[in-house]
Amino acid sequence: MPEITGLLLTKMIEAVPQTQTRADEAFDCLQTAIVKGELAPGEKIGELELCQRFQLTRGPLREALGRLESRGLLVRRPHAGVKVVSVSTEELLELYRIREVMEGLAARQAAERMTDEEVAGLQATLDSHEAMIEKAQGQAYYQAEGDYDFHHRIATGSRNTKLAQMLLGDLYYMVRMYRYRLSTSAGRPHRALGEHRRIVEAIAQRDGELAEFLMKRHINAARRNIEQKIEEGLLSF
Amino acid sequence: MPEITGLLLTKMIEAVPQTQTRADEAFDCLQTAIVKGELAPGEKIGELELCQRFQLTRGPLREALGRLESRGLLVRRPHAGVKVVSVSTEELLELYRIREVMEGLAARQAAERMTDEEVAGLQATLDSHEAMIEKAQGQAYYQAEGDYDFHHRIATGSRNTKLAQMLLGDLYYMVRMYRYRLSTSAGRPHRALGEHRRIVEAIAQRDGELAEFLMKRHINAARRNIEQKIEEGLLSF
DNA sequence: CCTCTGTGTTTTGTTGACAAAAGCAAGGTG
DNA sequence: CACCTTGCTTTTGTCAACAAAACACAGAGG
Repeated sequence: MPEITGLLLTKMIEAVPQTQTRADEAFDCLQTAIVKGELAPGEKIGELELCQRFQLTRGPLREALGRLESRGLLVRRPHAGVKVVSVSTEELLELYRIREVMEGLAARQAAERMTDEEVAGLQATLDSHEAMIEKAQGQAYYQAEGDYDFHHRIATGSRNTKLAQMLLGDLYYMVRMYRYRLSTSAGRPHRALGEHRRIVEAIAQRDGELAEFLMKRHINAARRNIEQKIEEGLLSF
Repeated sequence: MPEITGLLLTKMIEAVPQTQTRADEAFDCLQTAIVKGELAPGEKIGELELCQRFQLTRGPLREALGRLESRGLLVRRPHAGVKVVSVSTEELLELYRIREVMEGLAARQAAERMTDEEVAGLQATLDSHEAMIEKAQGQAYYQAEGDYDFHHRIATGSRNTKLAQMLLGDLYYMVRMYRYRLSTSAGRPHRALGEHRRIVEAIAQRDGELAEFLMKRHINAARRNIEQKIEEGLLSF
């Protein structure tokens, strides 16, 4: 069909949105900076400081700041500046309570709605995670990223737009803020992988109820793991 | 203590944030306009049009637009303008699935954490709702507002900051978008009130598990109510 | 010695103008 | 006759200057 070549080319060019807009850029930069801890929680940061740091002007920055604030990563008092939100340990645990019910729902809906290809992809993901854990013995980084990947796939697989949006856009970023200073405990990666496998099995069998139950228990275990580390005094907040 | 009079006055003056900032103002205006349906879903709206409509300039407007977009009430394509999000009936029902699990959690935590005063306030709220329903026979508006009030109190009573933020800041506004064109069916206000009463009873008895169960069933019933109306073809989307 | 007040400075909020990209329409071409 | 191209218009994205509010410091008074 040579007659649609022009149209296809136009679409292909459009399909590569290299740098969207300056505000989006700023938003991404700020978000990753906050998540990676480059901007310390509770730190009061000036606008001009951010401008020269990320090489942009105040207009787009301000728009990005608004978005971050509305997502709860920043708090802003009028005429007093913005500061990175500092989440207490209690609030972190509350985050996991929310994840428990929301990801439980996601797992159930994923079991009902994922395509067979998506389920296969999920299993492949787990295989690669297993290989990573074997290879990088103890390096929790891969596990954390892999865990994120797993939950990401299930959230999108739920076919619930708003649910995925809330999980991927709000909760995960806040949780990941702590992943960077919260090393997963020794034996947990293997245990987590086993839990992931059972969840995927339930999804593959289209057993939504079981998938929900297993997912809730999985996140519950992760929460208790953190709780335990807090009691051991291994955390510095 | 006359020596602290000045301080108290300052705090009291501060405690009345008359008009915060222009961007906040714009955000509120836009949000209520969207919720009330003054800006039709799917409608493409220009910035200058909004500026003269709400009497503000493009700077603050843009910031507000960014916030709205990040909350999912608007969609924005670079250089192509913004348009109000149009939620399909399927997505509305998905919203109720999310509410089911999240408000279930909220009810459970509220049962565990609300003060006795808050529980008393909740019961008083229900009494006033009952009076309203009796008086304004069939006027669903009061019921909708009352229902919102009820769920609002439980969300804040959960003492789960992020949970309350997500419910009050994200979900409720989207749900309320439809409340304005979705009249509750005839007998439902009374039934809903009864369900509310039982939830409050469970909370008063500090039975978190029961409160969660009842809340989930309550929202489930509301969802099925909508589902039924859709099947009856009473909705125009 | 502490507290309150007043001024100066910094930082935020806002505004208007400028530049760039997308949509639209008309004309040319296969 | 249909399609692509090209230029114009509108609208969005960006920038830099202006105004206002809050913080900090210093000085005076109790």
